[in-house]
Amino acid sequence: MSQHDDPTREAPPATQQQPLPRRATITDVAREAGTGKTSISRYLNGEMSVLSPELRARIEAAIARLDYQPNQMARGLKRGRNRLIGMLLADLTNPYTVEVLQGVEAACHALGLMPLICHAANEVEMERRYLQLLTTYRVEGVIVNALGVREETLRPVGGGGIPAVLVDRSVDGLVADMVGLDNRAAADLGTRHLLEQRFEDIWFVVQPFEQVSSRQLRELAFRDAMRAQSAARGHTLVLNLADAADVGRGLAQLDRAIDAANATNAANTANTTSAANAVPADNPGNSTALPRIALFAANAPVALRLALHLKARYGADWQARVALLSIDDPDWAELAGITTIRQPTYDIGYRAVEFLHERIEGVQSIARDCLLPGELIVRASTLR
Amino acid sequence: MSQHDDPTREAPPATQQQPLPRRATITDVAREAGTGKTSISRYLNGEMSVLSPELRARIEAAIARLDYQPNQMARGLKRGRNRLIGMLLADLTNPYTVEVLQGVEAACHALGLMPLICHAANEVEMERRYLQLLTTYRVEGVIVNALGVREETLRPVGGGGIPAVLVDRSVDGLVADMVGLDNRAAADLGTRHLLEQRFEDIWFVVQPFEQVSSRQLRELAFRDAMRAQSAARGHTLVLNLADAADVGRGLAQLDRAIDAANATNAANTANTTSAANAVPADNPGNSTALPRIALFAANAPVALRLALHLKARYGADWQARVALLSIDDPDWAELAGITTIRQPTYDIGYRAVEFLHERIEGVQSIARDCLLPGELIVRASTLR
DNA sequence: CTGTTAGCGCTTTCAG
DNA sequence: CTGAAAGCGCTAACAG
Repeated sequence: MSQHDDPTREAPPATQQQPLPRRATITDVAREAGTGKTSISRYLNGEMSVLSPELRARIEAAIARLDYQPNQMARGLKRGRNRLIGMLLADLTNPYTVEVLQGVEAACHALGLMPLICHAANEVEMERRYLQLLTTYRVEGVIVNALGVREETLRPVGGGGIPAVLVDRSVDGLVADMVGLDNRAAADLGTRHLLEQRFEDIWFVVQPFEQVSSRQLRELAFRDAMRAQSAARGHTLVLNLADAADVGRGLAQLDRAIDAANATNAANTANTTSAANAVPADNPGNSTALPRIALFAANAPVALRLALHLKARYGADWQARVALLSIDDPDWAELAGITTIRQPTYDIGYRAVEFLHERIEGVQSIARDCLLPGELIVRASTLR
Repeated sequence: MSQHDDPTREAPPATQQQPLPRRATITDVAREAGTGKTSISRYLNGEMSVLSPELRARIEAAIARLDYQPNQMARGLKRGRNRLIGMLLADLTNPYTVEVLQGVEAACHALGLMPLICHAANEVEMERRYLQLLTTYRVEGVIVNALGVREETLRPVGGGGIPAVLVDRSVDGLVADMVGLDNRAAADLGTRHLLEQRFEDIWFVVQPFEQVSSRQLRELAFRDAMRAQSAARGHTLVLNLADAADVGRGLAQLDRAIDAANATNAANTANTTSAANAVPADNPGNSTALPRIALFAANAPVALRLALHLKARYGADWQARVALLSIDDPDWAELAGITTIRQPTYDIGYRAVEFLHERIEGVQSIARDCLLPGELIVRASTLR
């Protein structure tokens, strides 16, 4: 808990070459300008109307001469507000996260906030620790892309504690604003597209979703959309990307389904005996050997894992065997030619900050949800 | 410059439902424990040896009861050290950056530092502003993945100002520690590989590099490696990814080269008239129609741009026309099957923090360079 | 319009 | 071993 005492509390004064130009303080400026600290402070805070042009000029000069920059820490200490907000990220490795971050940064910039970015790297323990750290720095609010947090962890935040807004997913038992994708609509959109393309076997592949509301919603919407008709079969496969063995099992299951689908496919189309060497077919304007089985990845990390496996198993031409559709639109999607549902990531981030800002400014209202629509981007992969 | 005065300085006291549980201060704890602030402070700083077990217990209890957490801002103000370091990132969109960040975070965590992450998003102006902001928060040091900064911008940093360490690239005229890829070795490694594979035409494609030392070094090493032999022709193509027109011109030039190479290739191999419909060829154990021209991308963003274009122009089978090798190993490289030179990104980040930490602790030495080796990962793309 | 005076929450002499 | 007191750099009454 308590910090270890560090041996080098001060740099060895003997070796101290450069006089270490101690930053000028408000007192220095006051002296330099021949006035009191108050006036400097007023200048700093833009209370120009209350300063004589003459004094103001002197202050300006003194500040420039000393290259003075107010110490935010000190300001924050006094004011009780430091313009810092925390941004807790579950996984920066996910392009989604980075994109959201861009929106967050833009909004912070516009609102004069400074985001403290914390990356939990998929470790619940990290998440807890960072949250603690953030409160220690007295951030005025937090934006949380929660990992495995249950409500306890976030207790100090939200409700009674500091304002919080959730991104992408909600946390059980925690009441707070939330902004993210309209998951139901997005999953429905994707499923419908697949159905329209007449895929007969559709697998929704998703990471464990007990903890993650967005995944739950997507899976649920998928099942609902499938149930609404009878032309195709729907399945859900849970893939725990952090567990190699589990991934192995899941992929094997998928392989069997794919092989089966292609076997019947081949039978129907006649010829082409086993599952080997179907000519890739640039052949335009037909739909004979095209896959009747489609994979619907709940997000980009899943999609990537699937694509890598399929490529390894079926070679470069894997898309002749299976179609792939994914929520999230990572940069390689275009290259791989897979269909995606792009999230309005930038807006999500921007909106989250706006919500938080309002809360910080004292807005009291019930928790709000902001659900933004996804956009279907059809690529070759799912076209029959 | 000066902040606008915000209307809502305090939340309307009338609506203030919850008593807004003001965080406990050291004074509260002292009172609660029936002792002085000094002892609390001592406890906080781990000076246990100087506290009677009895008092210590009382303090522990009081802290727990009040859920007290020391205010880092206040500590920092007094001590002159706040354990904050700045991390200035040119482009989070580049997977390289995110990977480096992971190393940085790990190291910070290990050293009890808190990184303030700032994302310049490729805007020089942002970079300047963030640097300013960071000094305003009195960070103890900065790690800079510089964008377009020239020395002036970084003046307050490095040399006389706060400690800085550069990542990936150096900045003209700024003396500071630097850690990054061994660019010369990496580019040499890649070029040699291409030469060994008997490519006859090799294009090094790179973003404008006047400002960016790492790009310069890579390009230089490429040319050197090419000059050392005569079997193949080497070219450098500069692609300004931020300028669509420029990209268009560059890609067109590349297209011509590729078509030309494939024309002679076809001629030599006999048959296959124009540049159309060469059968993809899963055909094992031969090397007839394989490309004799290779593209060497200076980094992942360039590689992606190239791959996207090639796919658009030549279809899914573009790799039969051109080989692609890239410095950086983004996650889609495996999927696309392109050869890469992976940077030890995590180590780069980790090392950077270690360097910075030493400087913060007062280590005085000449600026150090830490060049880490890249690793060649050969994939189908460059195999003939 | 301007300066003086108290602190914000914490650390650190310096005396008990 | 323990505590009182003086500030870190800044803001905010409160008087001129």
